[in-house]
Amino acid sequence: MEQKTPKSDLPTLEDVARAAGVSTATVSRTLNSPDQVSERTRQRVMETVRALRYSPNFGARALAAKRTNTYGAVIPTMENAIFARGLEAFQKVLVANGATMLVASSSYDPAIEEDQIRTMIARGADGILLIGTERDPEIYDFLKERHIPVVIAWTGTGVSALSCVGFDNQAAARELAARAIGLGHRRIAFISAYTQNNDRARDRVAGARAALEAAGLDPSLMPVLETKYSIQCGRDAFVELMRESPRPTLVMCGNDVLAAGAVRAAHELGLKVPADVSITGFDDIELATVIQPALTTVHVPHRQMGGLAAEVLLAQVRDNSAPQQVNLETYIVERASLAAPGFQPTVAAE
Amino acid sequence: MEQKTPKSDLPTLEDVARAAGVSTATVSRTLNSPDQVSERTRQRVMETVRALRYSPNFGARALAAKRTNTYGAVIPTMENAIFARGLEAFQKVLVANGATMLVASSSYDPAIEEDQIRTMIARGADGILLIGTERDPEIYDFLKERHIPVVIAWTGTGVSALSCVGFDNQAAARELAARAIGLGHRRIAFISAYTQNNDRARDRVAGARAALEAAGLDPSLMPVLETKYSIQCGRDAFVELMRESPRPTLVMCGNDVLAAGAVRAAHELGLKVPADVSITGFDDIELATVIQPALTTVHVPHRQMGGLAAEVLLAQVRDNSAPQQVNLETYIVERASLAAPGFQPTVAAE
DNA sequence: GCATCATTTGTAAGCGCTTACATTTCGAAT
DNA sequence: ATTCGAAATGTAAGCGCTTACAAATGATGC
Repeated sequence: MEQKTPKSDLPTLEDVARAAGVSTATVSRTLNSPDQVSERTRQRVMETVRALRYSPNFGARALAAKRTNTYGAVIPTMENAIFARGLEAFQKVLVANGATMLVASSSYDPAIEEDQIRTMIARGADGILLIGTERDPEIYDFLKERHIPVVIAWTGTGVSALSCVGFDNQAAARELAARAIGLGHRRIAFISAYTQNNDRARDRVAGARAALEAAGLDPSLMPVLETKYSIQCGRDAFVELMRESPRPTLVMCGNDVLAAGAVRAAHELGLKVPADVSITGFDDIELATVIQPALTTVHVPHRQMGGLAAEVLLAQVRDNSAPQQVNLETYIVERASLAAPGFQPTVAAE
Repeated sequence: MEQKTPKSDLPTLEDVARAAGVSTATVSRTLNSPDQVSERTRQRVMETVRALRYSPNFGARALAAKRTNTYGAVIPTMENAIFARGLEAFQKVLVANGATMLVASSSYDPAIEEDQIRTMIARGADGILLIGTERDPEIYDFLKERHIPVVIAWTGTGVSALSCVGFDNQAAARELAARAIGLGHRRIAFISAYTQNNDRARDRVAGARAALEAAGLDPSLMPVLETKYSIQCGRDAFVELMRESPRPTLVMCGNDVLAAGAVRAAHELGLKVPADVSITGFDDIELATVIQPALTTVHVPHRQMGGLAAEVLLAQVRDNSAPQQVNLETYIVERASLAAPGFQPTVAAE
């Protein structure tokens, strides 16, 4: 029953060699280090390769060369635009370098993540992209033991001895909060993604707290609601926060998706943004520009991060270069959702 | 310089065999078909496997077994929420079945896509997920020749002899257009994604035309603007359409992202939606619910589609089952962006 | 106790490629 | 011409696994 339809016999290196009248070694060299082969031979071999539609067998190559040219990416979810965007960039750089990407998403579950990291290694990934630093130290040992290059993205402060390409979540959030405080906000609330196993989320909350503290306010008074990553959840959280009295004048959100939910909830509650309540996001995804009012948020260079992560990883594998820690710049994008408390827009909000 | 840090020598099958005092064949069997091994031996072997932290070498396995348990997905882009969502589901089902997903995005470029399909095959993908039917017939021959199971998603009418899991883009668009016509719309314009190499986009436009025709209107009078997949592009296209005189009373968009851009453009032009102009989307992504007014659109079961695609593909590979054509249901989600022309909402639109 | 057959295990031949090493070829210098 | 070294090519030994086949073991019925 099985194997009824074997993957019909593809041409092998040997077939090519025979057809071109050379040895398999020469064909292999033509493909892998063309400069070691004479011009004439190379042309003849390449012609044969094309004629036979030859394409090397991945398994055999991996087995013999101990390299797979495959890189793994283990991300929390693909449904989040920011990871999708970063991944796309990561992949592009990989492909441009003749490598392939293996993807797995862990649904924010550490156990699944660990499993998938192991799977990637078993598949012979030459390097791995991980999001955030927070995970069982045992995993890092495992990776180190096997000399697998790793790059950690979305977070600036890396695990020592590992590459990372990220940004300072905390500083960015602090700056945004500081600006809001400068505008006069005192009662600030925060809607965050779950902070467990998520250093990015935690750092953003910590940034807001730090700004409060720096302004002489008590950070422990800031209500923080943790919830899942979805518009609906942002909405629910906002509704809950608005039940407090006195109401916060600013609701900071850990990401733009939650902020979009918050804005929507504000509409539903009949609150004007930013006149009645200000709302801020984080990430600066397209969504931030399309809602009313457009979101004041922190711009994060997701694409750049993904691309750079690939480059750092490739450099480590190919040139055996040392791990690098790259910190990218973020900046605040001022749009319409943050204003001084009680602010009346000059043009009807509508 | 190279290979300075070889991936330290992992234990091999042979190491396990030696440590457990059995032959490599027995270890292999213990791992792959445990029921062929006696209870006692199995336990001893498994223990050794754990003790040595053995994990089989993927390349060797692929080479010997001619199966990789790897499935490729070649999609136009990961940055599109609908594909991301489908992919995530596809992956989940794969992982649940012990398989791994290889991803590549083609940026809607047929040449790149072809390249990536070949790469997937070279990597030994056991099966492949493709989006839409439109591509060089040669690719299909190539795939057939190699007996690689393929599943085509996002499109209902498959290439004969290939599995597909999709829906009827044309019928869905027709239904939506018919409803709008029923509401009194006569001057309808369409903003579409580029239709070249994109049967989904083309079918959606065709659906609108079919509805027009069915209502006794001339479909060739419907202005159709093609553009890229982005909010900004939707916006620009809408602005351009509004220059026409008389203006259309309804702008149908090929997807929600374009529609979001259109809604935004309407705001900027001072047009009320749907009072001055109605706008519809397609896909029903979260974005559709968060903009003002919320989008009337076609709901597409993306997640279900991805999961089903994986199942169909797995069935073909594992049980050698015949290709299946699955057509999923879509339905219209009525929200606020479509109303009769000139409609005055009872509650102030604001 | 022995033949018979099913179950379990071992033997060993590849799978298709890379690469160290050996050999041949070729051009330049003598 | 002859010599020599570099460049080009060939030879063949694995890489770590699966699996057809052979051999051994154990259970069963007579």
